[in-house]
Amino acid sequence: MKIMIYHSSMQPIYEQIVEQIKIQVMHGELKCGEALPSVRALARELKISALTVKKAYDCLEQDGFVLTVHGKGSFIAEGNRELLEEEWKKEVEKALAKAVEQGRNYGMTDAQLRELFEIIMEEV
Amino acid sequence: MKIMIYHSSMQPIYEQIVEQIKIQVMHGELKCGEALPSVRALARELKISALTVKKAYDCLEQDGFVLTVHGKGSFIAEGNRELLEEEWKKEVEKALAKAVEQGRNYGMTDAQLRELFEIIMEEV
Amino acid sequence: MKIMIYHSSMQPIYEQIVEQIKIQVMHGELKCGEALPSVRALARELKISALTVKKAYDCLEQDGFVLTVHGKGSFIAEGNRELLEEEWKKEVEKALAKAVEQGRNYGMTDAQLRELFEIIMEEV
Amino acid sequence: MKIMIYHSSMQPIYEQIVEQIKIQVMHGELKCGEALPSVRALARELKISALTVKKAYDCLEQDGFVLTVHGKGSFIAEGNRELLEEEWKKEVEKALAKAVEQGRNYGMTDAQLRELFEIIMEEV
DNA sequence: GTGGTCTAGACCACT
DNA sequence: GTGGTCTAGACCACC
Repeated sequence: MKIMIYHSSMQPIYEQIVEQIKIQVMHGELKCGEALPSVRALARELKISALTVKKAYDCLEQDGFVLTVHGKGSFIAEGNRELLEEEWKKEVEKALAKAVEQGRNYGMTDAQLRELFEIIMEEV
Repeated sequence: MKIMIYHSSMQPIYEQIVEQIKIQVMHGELKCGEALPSVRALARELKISALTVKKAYDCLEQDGFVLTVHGKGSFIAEGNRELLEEEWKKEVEKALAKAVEQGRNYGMTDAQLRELFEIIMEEV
Repeated sequence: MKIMIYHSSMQPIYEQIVEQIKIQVMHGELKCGEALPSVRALARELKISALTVKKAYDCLEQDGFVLTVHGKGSFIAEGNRELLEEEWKKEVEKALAKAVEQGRNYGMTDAQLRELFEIIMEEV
Repeated sequence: MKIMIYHSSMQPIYEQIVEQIKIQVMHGELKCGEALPSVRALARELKISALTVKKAYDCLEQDGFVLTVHGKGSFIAEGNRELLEEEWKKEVEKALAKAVEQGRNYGMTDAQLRELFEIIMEEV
């Protein structure tokens, strides 16, 4: 499993881990039932504290994406892709709505917003 | 000057103040040279710590939107609307780009993104 | 606020704190909006690590019983008594059902179970 | 011998084994002197580690319900039914007492507790 | 002052 | 080996 940590980011390390694992589940790179690296192994690999990894796994379990079995390890939970899709769709919607609201606050016309959106669609 | 503080928001109070003052400058409700309330007066009005208001004014001054004259008070700086416009445009662009990137990560097609964008343009 | 910690208990310290605070909310000893002791203060008082107290407060916030405001402290959340009542009722029901099931497994008759229950009702 | 393991249960696997063997002794499905499956055989059957089965048998032996003879295997010990009955009775009593205490903590009246108990007696 | 995050160890129970 | 909990420090951002 590939996880990239940016220590300089303002985003907490444990959130970075949570997010990247969620993305990998969405993309099918991590499949249901598959084992995650052990807390200690991932901590060693990323050169961070085991507690930080554990906090990430706890978040994932709390959200129902991961199932942790004492003494055995942590595993991708069953059938969460629909849930994840819904969650993600709402986030995209929220992000777009926030951007549009900001643009309106700043005084942009609808035409300007649409133009900017199209430019971004091509660039990104 | 009207400032609304949401203590329950995740956004720091000082940022809420900075943002609302910037919006009021953009909308022309605050004009160049106009005096801002004193740090202590605004703190009393909003029932928050004077240090928090001071931090907000410091941010505004650092960005060049406000000019503080020792012993006299803080005033809206001259000719910042163009600067502000640029800054804001970049923020909207960044917000839109982030939303689009999230959508792509989640696997949305361009058509789906455009549809969602249009829905939001009409709703917001 | 009175919290009793039993280091010798098998129950984690943070759970002991969570439980006792929930009980005090139920009994009205802690009222909506009331401030909890700061993480560090309670840690000092109970002579445990601040992280342990924080974990307890995190659990309470996650369940919606407490609202934490950055830089200000943690407070009892509004209107959770009905939620708490429901939660608690289910727990009692579960505990009773488990006890009855155990008794049946062991071969006790309904009469024996009722007799035992009455004895306990008078003793406890 | 039939043992059902629930990996998703919060109860340790070795305790699940101990409990189910005790129940089968109580119900007379396992009789005094009868041989238990070998540690390795049961481990293979349940697809768990032999160490886990060993721990379960150790617990049973420590409590005096099972007698392990080196090189021959493990056997149900003689005359433990009375002991088992007593132990079980205490467990049921403890479980009931805990439930009643929880109910009292939550503020339930004796009448409410009795009503709930009767409902559960009929349902379970 | 407050909470939010992180570290580098430790001990325990379960597999 | 695994995860679950705990300690005693640290630095940061916010009030």
